[in-house]
Amino acid sequence: MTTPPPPTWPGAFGAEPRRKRRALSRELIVETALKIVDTEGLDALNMRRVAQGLGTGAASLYAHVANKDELLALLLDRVYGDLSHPEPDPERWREQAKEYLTRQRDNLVAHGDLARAAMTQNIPTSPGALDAAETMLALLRAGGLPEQVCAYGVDVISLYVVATALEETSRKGPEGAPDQGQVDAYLGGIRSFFASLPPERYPLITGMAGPLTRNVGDERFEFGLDLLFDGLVAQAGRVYD
Amino acid sequence: MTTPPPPTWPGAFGAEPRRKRRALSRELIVETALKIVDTEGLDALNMRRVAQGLGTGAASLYAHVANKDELLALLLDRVYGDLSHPEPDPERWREQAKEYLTRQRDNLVAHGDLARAAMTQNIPTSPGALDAAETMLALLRAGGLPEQVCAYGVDVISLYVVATALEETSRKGPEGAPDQGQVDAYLGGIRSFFASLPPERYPLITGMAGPLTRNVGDERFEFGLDLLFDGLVAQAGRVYD
DNA sequence: TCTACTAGCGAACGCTGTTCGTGTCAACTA
DNA sequence: TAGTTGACACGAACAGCGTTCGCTAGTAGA
Repeated sequence: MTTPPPPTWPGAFGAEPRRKRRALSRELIVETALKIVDTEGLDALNMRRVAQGLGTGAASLYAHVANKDELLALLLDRVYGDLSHPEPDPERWREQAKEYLTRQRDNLVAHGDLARAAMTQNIPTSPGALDAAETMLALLRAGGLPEQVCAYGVDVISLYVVATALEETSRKGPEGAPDQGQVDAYLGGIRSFFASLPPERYPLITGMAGPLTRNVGDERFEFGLDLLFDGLVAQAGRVYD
Repeated sequence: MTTPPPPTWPGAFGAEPRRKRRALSRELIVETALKIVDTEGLDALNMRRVAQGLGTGAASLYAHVANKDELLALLLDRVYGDLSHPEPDPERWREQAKEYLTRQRDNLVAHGDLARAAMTQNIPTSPGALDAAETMLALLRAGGLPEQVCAYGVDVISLYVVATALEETSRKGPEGAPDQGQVDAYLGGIRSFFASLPPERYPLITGMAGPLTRNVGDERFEFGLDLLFDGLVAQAGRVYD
């Protein structure tokens, strides 16, 4: 039986600057790791590879980073931290939220399949992820939604964004931004697979192979966001003990 | 550059039964692996461990299973296959869908953190997952929703179910079903962490620590489902080229 | 009974995350 | 300026992983 450790964020919220001697530092490690994820994908990220990028050995990293999990958490926080946060305007909170979440997804997609790492850490405890959650809460509250709906809603929404980013990036090789031709080829493969299934068992999947694999710009992503916001507004009247 | 392989499902849809000699078979391997996941968690699942459970060596498994990824896919399909599928009734498609999805989630949760494996295979290609998708499509169509809304919607919904199951199971140790006390302890830890954050930077998170970590039965899960269905109905009028 | 084929399987390969013990340099003290 | 000290760097190794190789052995068909 493993009791989950209390969430902490080492060296944040009043951290002491570490004295450096030979240029190796936590920031440098994160930077190097991010470059590897961007160019070679998450699977290519291992401690030796990062160390090699810094001209040293893997063991040296452990002086600055507890383990690979912490490194991944730092990477995610670094990516989340790249976002600017809108000032909530009750008149147009929905557009603000859509714009913000779209940037959040683009930001994730821009860093290869890093979203896969975000998928496992379901509850945000890093500063960057907390900032994102705070921003979304502010936008939802600006929309006049009740507390509990905002609380539940922010969970569903951030889940959707990360999962969509993951879906987007897993449709291609691990290198850089998703190439439209590659995505089309992948989805085309899925489409013909769906269409080739036995129609007597899967009448709807075979019949709807086209709509199921439709990929027109951000339409799919925006559909999900509109769906979520409409749903949230519809749930606004719900009461909780 | 890695072109994704065309989706196949080895030995399904008209498969030939494999002749067995010493009792080792694909089904036995899947069964043993599932037992390990159930009792020791997904992280404890490795080829040597499965082989040991069958009184043999890891190499023997590769005669029946291409690799670990295929084994995971088989596990998931096995779990999805445990579900019975409702006959869509246009009068109560929503209740049917909620009931079906709840069973689907319970089914996943019952098998430890296997949901984590489901998270990465985003597009269903196994018979069991295809059955689930077909069922959901039928229910949504019974609700009178347009084709494209159903197509996009089934994606979002199955994503939500898997992610929720994952969230549920990752809140505890890897053994068996989630224990209420353990979940409460975990969420209590998160709650005090949220409450202990600097209020000037995170006024909403600190102020809403309670609602954010609320966990009353299936309320959270059902909230998400209601939200999704309300959103789908609201999107019903949308037109696509 | 003999032969051919195939599933079973021990051993090994290359990879991973992580730790240990030692080396080494920078900064403080006298 | 010379000596000391302690934190950092790092090569080497460990334990574990997925997977492959090539031999063994048992069964089905002639």
